[in-house]
Amino acid sequence: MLSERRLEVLRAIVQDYVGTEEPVGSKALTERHKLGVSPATVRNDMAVLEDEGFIAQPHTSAGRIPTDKGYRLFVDKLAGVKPLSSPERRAIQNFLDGAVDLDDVVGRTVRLLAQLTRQVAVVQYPSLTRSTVRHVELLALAPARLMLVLITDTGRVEQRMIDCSAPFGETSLADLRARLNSRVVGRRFADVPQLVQDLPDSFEQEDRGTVTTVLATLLETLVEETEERLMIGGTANITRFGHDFPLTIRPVLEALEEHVVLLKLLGEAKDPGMTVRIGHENAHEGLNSTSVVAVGYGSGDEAVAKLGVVGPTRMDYPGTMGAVRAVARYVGQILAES
Amino acid sequence: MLSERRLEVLRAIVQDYVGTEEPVGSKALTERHKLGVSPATVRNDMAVLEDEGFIAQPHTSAGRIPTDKGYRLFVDKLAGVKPLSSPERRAIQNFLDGAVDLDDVVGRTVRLLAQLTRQVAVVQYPSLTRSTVRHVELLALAPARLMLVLITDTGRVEQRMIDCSAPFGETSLADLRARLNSRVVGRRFADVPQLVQDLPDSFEQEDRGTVTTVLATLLETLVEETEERLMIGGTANITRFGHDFPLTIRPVLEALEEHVVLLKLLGEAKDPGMTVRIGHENAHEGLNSTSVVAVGYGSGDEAVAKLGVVGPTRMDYPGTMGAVRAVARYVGQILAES
DNA sequence: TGCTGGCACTCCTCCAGAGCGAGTGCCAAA
DNA sequence: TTTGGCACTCGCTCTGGAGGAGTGCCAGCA
Repeated sequence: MLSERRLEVLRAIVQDYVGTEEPVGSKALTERHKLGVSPATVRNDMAVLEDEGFIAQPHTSAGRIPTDKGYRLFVDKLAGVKPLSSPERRAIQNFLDGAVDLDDVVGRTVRLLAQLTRQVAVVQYPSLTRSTVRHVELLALAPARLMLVLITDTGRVEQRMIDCSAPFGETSLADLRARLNSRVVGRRFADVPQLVQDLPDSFEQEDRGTVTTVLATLLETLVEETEERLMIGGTANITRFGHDFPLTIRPVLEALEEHVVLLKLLGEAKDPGMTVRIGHENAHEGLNSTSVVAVGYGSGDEAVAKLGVVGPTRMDYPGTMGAVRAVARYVGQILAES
Repeated sequence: MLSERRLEVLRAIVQDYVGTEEPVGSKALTERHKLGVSPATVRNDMAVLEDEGFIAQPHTSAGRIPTDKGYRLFVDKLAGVKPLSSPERRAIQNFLDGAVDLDDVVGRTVRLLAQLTRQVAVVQYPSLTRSTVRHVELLALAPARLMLVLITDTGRVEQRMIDCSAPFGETSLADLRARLNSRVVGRRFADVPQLVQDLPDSFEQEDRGTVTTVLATLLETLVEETEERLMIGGTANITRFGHDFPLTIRPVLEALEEHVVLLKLLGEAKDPGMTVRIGHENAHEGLNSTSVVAVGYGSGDEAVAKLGVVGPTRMDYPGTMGAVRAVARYVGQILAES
């Protein structure tokens, strides 16, 4: 086990390296931090930390930089979550309060996160599966053409065109609309399938086909659109990620374009706490030199979606975690209000 | 006026530079192109071209590279639009045909453009102002809370919450819904304001306030949401833009994040032909070292939106223009079908 | 008048070597 | 266990020289 002081040395190395972006040496450390020991002692400690794999030298006779393992220890044991200043909190609230609809909320959130952390922000739209139905609307655009509109409690709206084999009367339509709503409004998406299962049976023979089609489309919307949407912002911040350019940022940009990858990334975040994935802990290869900080957010006690940031492994973890957590909370509040 | 041969020299310089990314000298030119004259003659021509500002030397004793003015001449006079190969055309059609809804069409288009041109693609969603109303729906979510849903002929759906001061009866709601639709369905958005102007007058005194609120929200949606949406793809391709990295790409990424800037950029594209803005011709400073190729697309004879790509000034103009034009055409077809 | 070959000149790029200095590892002493 | 001392390593930077690509100019020729 590492002694108290050695942990302190590791913390100092991480902090300095995050600040300066340059390998940090023993002398500089003793000057900038009150460790109470001489450079020589620090050197010994560093040798141990290096043996254990927490820090590394880019080359002989250079300072040390933290390894992924070093950051991991730092995040787990040495660093807290830095709360935001109250002006920052107020700014967040003001900024988010101005949102007019769901798109706007997500858009503002992503910009806010990017600005606060100076990194790339990723915000997932509130998930369909975990939310509840606020309303289902059926419109006849033409005699045999319907539009299905689904409104969720989080303000999300999905629509689908439905071509029917046979014309569907206005009365039947109103009937179906009413029955559908009475069954599913306020219910969770996951429960909808079994709630509407027997609905076709209660209709006239001639309408049964159309009703079945409508229900099939509804269920399809629930399933297919569980393939979530997300929004990205602050991509310009990747220029801050490192100096060895083309090679580093290329794969990151590519990963950011693949929303599937990002969703998986966020998906790994466990609900209650915050998830931090450092460097090679990220499954996706292109993100091996980045860290991801993600957390769930929701209108109630349960998370309906995730948000987070992607940044260089040498990021300010306490600050980033603080910002991510704070933003998640406020977004949750906003969603609960609307 | 420049002689035929000098134009030919310029064309050769542009082509070689676009291919190699390196300043091209007189000797290399005569070797790679059948100009029928000696390097010395080419040197003289180059001196003239440089005097006129079409090419420049990065430093003495280096080859020449085209200036923005040189590219401009190349695009205007020397290069055509390179049509796509028929396998490419088929691939486009197949890829776009698989789209299920508007989001999907735009998403596929942007990916397609990025892949074909290996540059950053920008696609604007079909504009509200130029399209027509397919349907307006009003739902009562609560006694004094309505939802307005607007469906366009291009498949776009906009929704807005409306809080009413007084409860609004189901009968009045159905009435308003019916009257609204009978007036605006099939009409252009621009015409809606005057079409609904006198609508409140035909309602009972007690409902008049709510009707006015609803109409105001509707008009607001038309105006505010004319602030268009767009989608971007292929950002990873900016790594191809140049070698002097952080400085070049930073402002480009920033510009790409500001959708307002991009919309303005696309907005400058005139309807019928293609617009090419080269380097400093772009109003936005961050895009001074990029070129933008944009064109309108639409379901009918008129353009409902624009799409285009952003790339380095040293891009393959004929090829890019060909791809942009072809994609715009196919997207137009797809929209017309749905 | 326009094209061509020749030639001197410029100036970037690459490479090797030297000096510098930050930082280390080890050791002997406190 | 900590500390000061000291030799050593090795990347960074600067310098100078060789090489070479490319130019501009000039005189000759069609």
